[in-house]
Amino acid sequence: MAGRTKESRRGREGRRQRRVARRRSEILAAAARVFASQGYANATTREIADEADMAEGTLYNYFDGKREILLAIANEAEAPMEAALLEAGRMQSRAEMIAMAEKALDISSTELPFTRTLLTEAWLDDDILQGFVSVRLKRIHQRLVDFIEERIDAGMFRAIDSTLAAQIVIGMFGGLMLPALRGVAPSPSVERRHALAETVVDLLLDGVRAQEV
Amino acid sequence: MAGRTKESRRGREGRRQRRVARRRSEILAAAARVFASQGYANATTREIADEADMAEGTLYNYFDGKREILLAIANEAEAPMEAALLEAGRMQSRAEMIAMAEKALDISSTELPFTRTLLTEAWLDDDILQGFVSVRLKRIHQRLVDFIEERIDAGMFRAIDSTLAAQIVIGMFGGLMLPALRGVAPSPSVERRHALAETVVDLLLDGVRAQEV
Amino acid sequence: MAGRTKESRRGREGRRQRRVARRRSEILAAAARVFASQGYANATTREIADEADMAEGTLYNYFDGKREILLAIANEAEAPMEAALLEAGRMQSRAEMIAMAEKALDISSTELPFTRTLLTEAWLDDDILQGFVSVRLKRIHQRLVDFIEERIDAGMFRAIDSTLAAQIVIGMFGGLMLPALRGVAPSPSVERRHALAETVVDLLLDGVRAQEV
Amino acid sequence: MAGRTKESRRGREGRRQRRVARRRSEILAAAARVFASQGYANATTREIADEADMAEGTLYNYFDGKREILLAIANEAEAPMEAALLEAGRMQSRAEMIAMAEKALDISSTELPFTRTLLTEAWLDDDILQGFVSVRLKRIHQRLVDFIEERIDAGMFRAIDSTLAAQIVIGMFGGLMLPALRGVAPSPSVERRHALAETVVDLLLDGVRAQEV
DNA sequence: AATGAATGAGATTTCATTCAT
DNA sequence: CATGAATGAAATCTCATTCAT
Repeated sequence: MAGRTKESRRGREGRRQRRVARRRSEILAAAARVFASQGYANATTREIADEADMAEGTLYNYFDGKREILLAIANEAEAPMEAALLEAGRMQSRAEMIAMAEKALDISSTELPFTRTLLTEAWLDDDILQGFVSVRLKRIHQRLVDFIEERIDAGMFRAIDSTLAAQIVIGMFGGLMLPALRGVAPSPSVERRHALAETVVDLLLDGVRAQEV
Repeated sequence: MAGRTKESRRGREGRRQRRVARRRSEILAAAARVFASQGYANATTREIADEADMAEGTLYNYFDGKREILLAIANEAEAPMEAALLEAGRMQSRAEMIAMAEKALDISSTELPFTRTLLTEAWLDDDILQGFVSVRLKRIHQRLVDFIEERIDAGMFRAIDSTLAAQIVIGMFGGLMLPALRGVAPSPSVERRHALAETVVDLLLDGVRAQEV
Repeated sequence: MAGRTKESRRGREGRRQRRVARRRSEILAAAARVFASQGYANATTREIADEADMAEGTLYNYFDGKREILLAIANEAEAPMEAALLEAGRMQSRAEMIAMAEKALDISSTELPFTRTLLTEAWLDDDILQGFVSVRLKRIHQRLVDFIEERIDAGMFRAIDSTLAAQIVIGMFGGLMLPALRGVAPSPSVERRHALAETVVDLLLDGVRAQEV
Repeated sequence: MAGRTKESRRGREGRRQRRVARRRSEILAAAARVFASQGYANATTREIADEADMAEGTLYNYFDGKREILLAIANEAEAPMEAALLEAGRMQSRAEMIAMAEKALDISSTELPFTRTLLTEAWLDDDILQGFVSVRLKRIHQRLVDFIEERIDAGMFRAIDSTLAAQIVIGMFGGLMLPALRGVAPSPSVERRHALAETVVDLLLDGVRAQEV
């Protein structure tokens, strides 16, 4: 009997937690869309609530305020480029690098508002910058530096400034994703992504110069 | 008599116009600094007026409002990359390309707030501003495409997707300027700029791969 | 059958009424503590519910709202001074008066939040004032007036303005209880209360002036 | 010339300061009236602004917020009882004490809302209490203690507990002023004040007990 | 009968803009 | 022209109350 009561309590509590988690996610997704389209400062809690289809007050049952919603987005968002690089390991072939580049270029359309919001706000807001760019981007940058230096040591890459090169590589990817992140172009299709990845890897490996035979 | 009056009028009028122009510039510079440090939406007219060392009301004698100040900044700002490319002509040698890259990387510290403001605000969907940036960036992009295609045709460059390549090149430069634009690093010195330019041009021309002899 | 049903109904009904009464008391006590510490306007129903260890909604099964809880407190609260005076009868000796004063100064720590809440809100809220002060204090005042006039008639007291004197006497007691009511001092101990009572009665009877022998 | 300019500047600046001071006073007076009638917590900035006959925003040109208005009131308000006691000196005769009591009982009708507001809020708000009661009332209390002890030493007063006595005296005055402070009775007229002062002083000096001849 | 999430009216505060001086 | 006080619309956030479970 006691056991049954306990179980049902656990069951109810678990359901409650799941409902709360779901609600928080709904709010974050709605907020990310609103922030993405007009920026954090221009967005109103009213708009967020409307987008999430609930009353303004309800937001405050799940978050302490507008700012905390933004910070929660910063923690929630995934960095596909980072994930891609983490498994980068010691791939060698052009094909392997292309596969990795493809992954790095993949931002699902649900994640896009989150990423866009973060990029926008990290630009101005030092808290976001610290939690997002200064941590995440630095990790990506460092991984790229390691990647490049290993290959320089192995005689595969020329002896270039690895720090600068890593920065430039990040920029190359940024340049490709910009239109999608900006919201002016749709997320590239799988095929398109493959083409982009091929181009960026080839450019990176051999540059634009016609190879002298 | 009439002549003198006319002349003095013209003289007075010219002085007045110059004073007005000077005042507008002061306001724009002050506003750009404020916008650059906290974004357009967070900036207050009070802060702009303080930064420009005048009363709030005075702003309205020169601009129709906060918004118009932002738009004026958009018109005033120069795009060094664009300027650099305009004279890009048909340079051929690595040295010439490096010189051009150096110019593209040059943003004077006075211009920096303007550029930073524009990048920040253009990122958000803003009909008017988007016009400026997309027009400008598109012009740069197009010029890069032409530049690349010319060289492909001339057999100097490999046959690559010129549109994508141009996008990537813009990204490369962006990656290098980002820290300065973000405000976390000082504008690079002349020497540093030369080093950056060399690296980016070499990478662009020959890639990272060790050249097989 | 019918009888049994009736009886069991009455029994059940009685249990129910007692449970309801108990619940209402719990709520009132909790609310009085909360009101006493931060005032009616600053207190939230959430806090009251927490203090009473129940959900917010439950409050509304027993009271029509926050306001009604306050009004119920006003009716529930006892006035020790009033009680003391009611039995004041026609005591004569100094010892008897001291005993009465002691009773008047006695506010149990459970009653204290109620009294404190009432004093706070009656000060501002005319409804509370009417139900509490204007009725209860007036009763106390009147009783004091009677008490004094009887003794004036009996030649025991000097011929003073009985109305004013009563008002002053109430003030004297108020002055003594203020620190405890304010919450800055603990309720006085039995011994302390006796000392206070002696002082106030002596002062009241003979004043501060050294008695000329 | 320079002098004239300087003077006119000083003149203008002085005028400005006076205007600001006047405006602040207007706001404080309006706020004190509103707070006095319904308490700080129930008062809205809208009501204060209406009472002061200005827009809500204007309040914020002179005070940082609602709370700061309350604190400013606490600093502005005068304590007539304190002032009276300060010059209490070593008065001896009954007549002198009555004169002092009269002063202590004098609260002009402009000051009344301030005092009432303070008493209300000091009861709940520890900041106000510190600035007002704990400082001001303690000063008054201490002065009364000194006053009483001097006279006990001089053999004029009986040997009573001076601390308690002082507390009781404050209560006596409080009891007399309560109706006016509560707002249920008008401020007493000069004549009435004299009668009150006589009664309280006589009671204090000789008590209620008929003097044995 | 108990719960507590949802609600939305209303409070405080900010700030671009106006306008009398 | 310059000034800066006044304005009030709009934004964020609170909380008493309701109601589905």
